[in-house]
Amino acid sequence: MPDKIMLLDGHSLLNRAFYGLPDLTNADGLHTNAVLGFLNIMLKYIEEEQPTHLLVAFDRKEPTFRHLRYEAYKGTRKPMPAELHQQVPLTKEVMAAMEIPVVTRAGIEADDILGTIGHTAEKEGYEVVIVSGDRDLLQLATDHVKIKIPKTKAGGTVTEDYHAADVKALYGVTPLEFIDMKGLMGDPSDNIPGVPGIGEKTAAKIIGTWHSIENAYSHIEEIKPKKARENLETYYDQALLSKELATIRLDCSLDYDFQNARLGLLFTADAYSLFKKLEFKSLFKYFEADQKEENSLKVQLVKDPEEIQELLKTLPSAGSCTDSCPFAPGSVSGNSRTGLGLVGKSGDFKALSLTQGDKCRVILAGNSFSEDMARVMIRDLLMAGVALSVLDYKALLHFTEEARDYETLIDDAGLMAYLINPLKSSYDYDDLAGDWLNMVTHSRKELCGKKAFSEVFDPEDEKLLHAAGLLSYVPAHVTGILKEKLRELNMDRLYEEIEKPVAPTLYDMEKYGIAVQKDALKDYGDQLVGRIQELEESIHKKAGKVFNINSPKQLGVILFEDLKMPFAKKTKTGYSTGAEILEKLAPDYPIVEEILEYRQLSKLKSTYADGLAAFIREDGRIHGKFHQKVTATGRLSSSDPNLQNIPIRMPLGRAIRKVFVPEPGYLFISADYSQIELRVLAHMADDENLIAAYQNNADIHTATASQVFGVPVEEVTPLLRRNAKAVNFGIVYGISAFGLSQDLGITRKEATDYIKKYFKTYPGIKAYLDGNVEKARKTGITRTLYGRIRPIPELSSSNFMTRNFGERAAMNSSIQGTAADIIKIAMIRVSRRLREEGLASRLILQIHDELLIETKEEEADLVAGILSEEMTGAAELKVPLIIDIEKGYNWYDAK
DNA sequence: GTTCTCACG
DNA sequence: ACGTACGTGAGAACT
Repeated sequence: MPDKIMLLDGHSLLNRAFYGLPDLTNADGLHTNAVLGFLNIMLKYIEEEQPTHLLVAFDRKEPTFRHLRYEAYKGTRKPMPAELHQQVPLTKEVMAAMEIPVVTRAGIEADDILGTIGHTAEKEGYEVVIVSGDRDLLQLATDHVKIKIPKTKAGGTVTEDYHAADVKALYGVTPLEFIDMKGLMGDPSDNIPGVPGIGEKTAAKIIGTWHSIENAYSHIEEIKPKKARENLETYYDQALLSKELATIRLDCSLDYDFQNARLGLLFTADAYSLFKKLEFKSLFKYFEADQKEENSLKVQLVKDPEEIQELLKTLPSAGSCTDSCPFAPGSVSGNSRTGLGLVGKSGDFKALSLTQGDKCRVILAGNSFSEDMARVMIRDLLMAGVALSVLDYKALLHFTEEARDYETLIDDAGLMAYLINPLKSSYDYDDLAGDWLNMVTHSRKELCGKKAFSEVFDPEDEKLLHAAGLLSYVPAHVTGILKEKLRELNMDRLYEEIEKPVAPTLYDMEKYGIAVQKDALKDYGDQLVGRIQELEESIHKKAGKVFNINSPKQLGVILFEDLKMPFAKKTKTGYSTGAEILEKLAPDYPIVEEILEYRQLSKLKSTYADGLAAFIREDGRIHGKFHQKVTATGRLSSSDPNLQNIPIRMPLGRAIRKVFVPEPGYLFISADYSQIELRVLAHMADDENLIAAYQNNADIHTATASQVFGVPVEEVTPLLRRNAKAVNFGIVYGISAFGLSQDLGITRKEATDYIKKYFKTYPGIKAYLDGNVEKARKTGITRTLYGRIRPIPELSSSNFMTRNFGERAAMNSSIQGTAADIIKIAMIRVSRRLREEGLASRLILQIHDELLIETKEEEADLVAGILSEEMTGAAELKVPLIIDIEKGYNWYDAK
């Protein structure tokens, strides 16, 4: 096997990676997406090609000699966005750490470096692989020089490999002739003028026939298209110059010996610490285990009966603790806390993880340590006043409900980390370890894949034992740091008074669940099936063929090709067939009407009828989950199933709410805030006009219409009111003329006019929204009334679209977030009242601005009063908070 | 695993 | 000229 050298085109690959990956940043705000993408491509190709040598070539900034020879050099090349520009030196740093040579030469283009080294290596008998996103490099292909071009295609990267023969096959010219082709075609992106009027097709034909520009010129009379002939004649000199510009040099004097580029270890200690800084977690797997700090953590496995007994004796237990006890509340401070973690859930308990100071133990479940013993142990610790830190308080409550009585002793590190940065996708032990302890660990995902930790847990497996230890070690050590950070950010009260106390309320909601009439749900589904089949038949008949209506791809072809409907296009993969487009077509095409109905029904069937049925438990109830660490704004989210998106807008969908029922002897009370977001906005913006409207208890959309459109309240037509309502929504979303025009089906100009009038009517709103964006631009974050932050990194983007999005998010976040804070306060207050007054009623759902309570019939009036008091009293704003209350024996009626 | 579509506030 | 409303989760199709 000959040696094989792989040459990377640095800028070209970075560019590819930058536009192929979403904008990633590390904790310091460093943009890293291009570097990561570059590394992924590089590693993939190392794996694929198994080169013995590897190096990267970069351009220098200065224009290079090839371009200087073209006088009209004007630099039409777009400047690199700042986010990408930053990543060039970073990439070089990474290359240095991985001991991969970076070759740059003043005045020499990367192409020429690649060409020269490739050519030299080939002469010395190497196999050569050149990797670039740029097709210009194809001229370098030979039988021993392969060009690899990565393309981002529908998610993954697809690679095109070219030897000389492949170039010939694709373009009909040899790699060298490819240069002449380019001399004719030109390349605007590379400032190569070419010959006007000659494009790829003509160039390929001319060079395919005469093989070079010079030879073609000597046969100038024979050149076919008249225009090409004339232009070649006129621009012959420019063609030759273009050819020269397009020619990659094979003979630069580089003074570089590529023997030095022998592939080494790559995953060095330096690379490791750099990746850690850049948060390239997906690359950690390439490093040897002994480079990860987690191995310096000693996890003690406690499994023998005697050991367990002994440990239990040494732990502080209820009543045993005196002032001198090392775990007394007073002595727990700073970073040293007791961490607690669980492997497995109630009913499937595998081990308990306990960290005190640096001592980390994993106590294995078994005969001498049962689930109940674990519960007793936790209770004893709490009763002894030991402050416990966990990753997820709600999960702890699912294991021992008793822990709710010791809320002041418990800290939830996950919640704290979420408040500090709500944009992360996960707050697991590995995330916190990396973000706050500077540790790299094997992630839960890496170890378990999609399975639960308890399923794969094996105490004999060192990695798994470590992970179990980290479940308590991480919260124990991160809590002090996070507490301090929360104080710094002024969010300690938000944590103590809102975020942490809401967790037990969510636990209750998950525990109680909501009863669903299984049979009625089944009937509902069956009723849908009948109609769905009718529609399916009719649609297939009208289309003239049988196809899958649920496939946007097939549907698009049927509608826009077979049936030739207008308004086609959109999306990269095919035609857009969203409801928006279909509704435009519906009046003219009965089949579209049916497709829309079919879509609606099959959604109801699959997601709701069948989907919900799958979640009904033995107790006849659905116990959905509520997540507290998901949204960017501070809202809750719901899953398994999502109980926050049960249909209500359309009558048929709404009917499904009839199957949600209270248990016998109970009824539902629902209470929803009236326009809480607009009221929050009125308060925060301190806009006189809007505040006055609310204080007068006006119909806000009518009042807005009257003021914006300048008509008396009595003369506000339903249409005007509808328009005003849309504007009000738009304001909350971070208004844009385009969005509003889409929503109302009006022109952008009209929408702009509405917005202008709106801001004239409510100048305080305009000032507030602008100020919000301005502040966010300066600080990088937005804040709610209660101090909750949301970082908006998009605001510093150089991309117009991205930055625009950031501006809208900045306008929306403090409004949506403040509303979310208020509802959380209301939830805490309502559930506290229910508990304190010893009522059997319970809060079972939250749908962003609505609370659903399952109340005992005889408590109904009392509970309605509590809801009213606590929800309207949750915040003291400059405008009243109003709620609407409904009662019913199913969710449909209680709304 | 990603894309499209659609359910909710 | 760009190509969009803000915030979520789920199912089906397709890669």
